[in-house]
Amino acid sequence: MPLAGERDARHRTKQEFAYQTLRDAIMRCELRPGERLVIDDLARRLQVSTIPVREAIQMLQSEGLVVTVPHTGVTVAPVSPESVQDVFAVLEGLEVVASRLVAERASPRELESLATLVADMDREVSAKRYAQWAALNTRFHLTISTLAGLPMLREMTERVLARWDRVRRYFFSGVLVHRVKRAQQEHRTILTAMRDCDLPTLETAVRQHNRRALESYMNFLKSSKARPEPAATDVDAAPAAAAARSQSHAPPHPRRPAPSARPRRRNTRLRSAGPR
Amino acid sequence: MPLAGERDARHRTKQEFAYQTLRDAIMRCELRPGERLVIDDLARRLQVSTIPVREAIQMLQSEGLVVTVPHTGVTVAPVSPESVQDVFAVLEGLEVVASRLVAERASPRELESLATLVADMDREVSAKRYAQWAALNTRFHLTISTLAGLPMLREMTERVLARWDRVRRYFFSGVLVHRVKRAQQEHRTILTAMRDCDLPTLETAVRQHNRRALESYMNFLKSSKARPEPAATDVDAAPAAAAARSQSHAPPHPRRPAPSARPRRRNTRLRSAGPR
DNA sequence: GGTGGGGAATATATGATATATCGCTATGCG
DNA sequence: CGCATAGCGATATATCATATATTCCCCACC
Repeated sequence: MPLAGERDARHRTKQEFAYQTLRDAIMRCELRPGERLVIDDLARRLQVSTIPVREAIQMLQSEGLVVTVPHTGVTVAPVSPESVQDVFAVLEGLEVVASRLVAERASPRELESLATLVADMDREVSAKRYAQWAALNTRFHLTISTLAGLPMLREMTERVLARWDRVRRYFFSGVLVHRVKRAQQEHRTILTAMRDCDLPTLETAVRQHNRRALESYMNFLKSSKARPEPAATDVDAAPAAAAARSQSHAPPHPRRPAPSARPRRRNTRLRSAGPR
Repeated sequence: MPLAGERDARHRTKQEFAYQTLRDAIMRCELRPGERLVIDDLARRLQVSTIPVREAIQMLQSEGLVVTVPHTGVTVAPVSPESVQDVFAVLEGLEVVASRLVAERASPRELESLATLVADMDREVSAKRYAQWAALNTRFHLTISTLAGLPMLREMTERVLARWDRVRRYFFSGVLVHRVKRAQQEHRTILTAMRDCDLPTLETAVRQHNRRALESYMNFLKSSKARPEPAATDVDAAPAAAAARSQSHAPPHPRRPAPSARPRRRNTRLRSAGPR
């Protein structure tokens, strides 16, 4: 299977194409965390040579989306429950700074664009299109970091948000519906404080927004309703997660594939644990 | 010139070797901001083929140390005065969060390692070895982010600190001596607040530390004593910057080299078009 | 005679392919 | 139970083909 991904005009080079396609697949958890990636396979599936693939892999690696072990192989980076805390810690730090900068130097016009986003999100909530809400939510936070006017700040925020997107899809295959309305309120509080340039309130609001999100998601995780789910459609992840609970429980992927169909000796190990 | 960089045991692969060497050279501003990098050249100078170099370039790109324009070329990322603000904004955000986490969960033993670093820095200050002080300073801040226990937080901090290192060397070819003592005091304040787990004080201290640094460096920049200097030795950048102000004013690097002084063919024949 | 646009030449990035080497891992044998 | 070894795929090299942006020349035009 060609790993979906037509080469459209967006991709000026095959390397970009490979990068985008792989990144998308990883984000969507279509390539599941822990899964082993074989460069030659990917090259075949993407219909390009290995060079663009290798370059793409390097980029993904320094974004932390894949892990490579020299001479051994590449695997999709795992997603751990702790990464939820990690994400929100970083995000809190960056956003406290970014939002302050926005309050101080954004034009009314720019603040308006944020307000528009919040309004759009409201619409999606009413329509129960939670996946779209999540996309706009990401854009909202991204916009704040952009308006702050500092390229590195924005870039780092972008990266964290991307990781969050992946974690969110993996553990929650969508979004916590009961969290959405509260989040919208918090967005409005943030917006108001920005307009008023009320920095103390703004800081508190941003912090709370992040902490409450963290809290919600962690609680959900602990309640163990979380489901490490394969490729979730997300596009309409809302309806109470009816999706077939696929049995596919890929065991923690080995670094090397079993030496293929060679006269397999029977119980072999690599079962790290198997002590019976 | 082989671009210095022996392949020692640290480099498990040539790709790692290329990456480390190039990164070092860029950090040291030996490869100057804006400078054009030609893959084939680099491969020759590093004594490897183009593939490891290309992979290294991809990694450097996603770290923002080089800029590539498709089909055109790679240049060392420029360093702007604004990036000073950028760095300290991000750092402030990350460190406020990190230091709080450290205060909350670090063991006395771990706090001790921070205290040791501060003491070591004191020694370097007395000895006027400011370059060493700067190295330890980076380590101090890195350690805080490590002790926070969140991998992504640490990784992002590492990246910002790396950028700062480069900016610092480029604009200030070392460190602002008059800032160092104050910085040490601030370090101690931070440390004390951590020990006492006095979060409000800690937050203020971390913020101030970053803002005062920003202020100092920005003032220095404005006073225009700053000197975009080629490869600074740094190893002993302290003594009042006697270093010869090299004339090397590389003009803003072109994307493509002029097609060189080629023996222009005069008899135009072979111009297919020569319709005449 | 100066000026601006079109087009060729060039250097280089990008991509493909074949081949060689190297390390890791699992296996087989003692 | 440990050591040698085979096989796989990652890593690396070399060579080639293609694509593209840049630059400069030339010439028509003003």
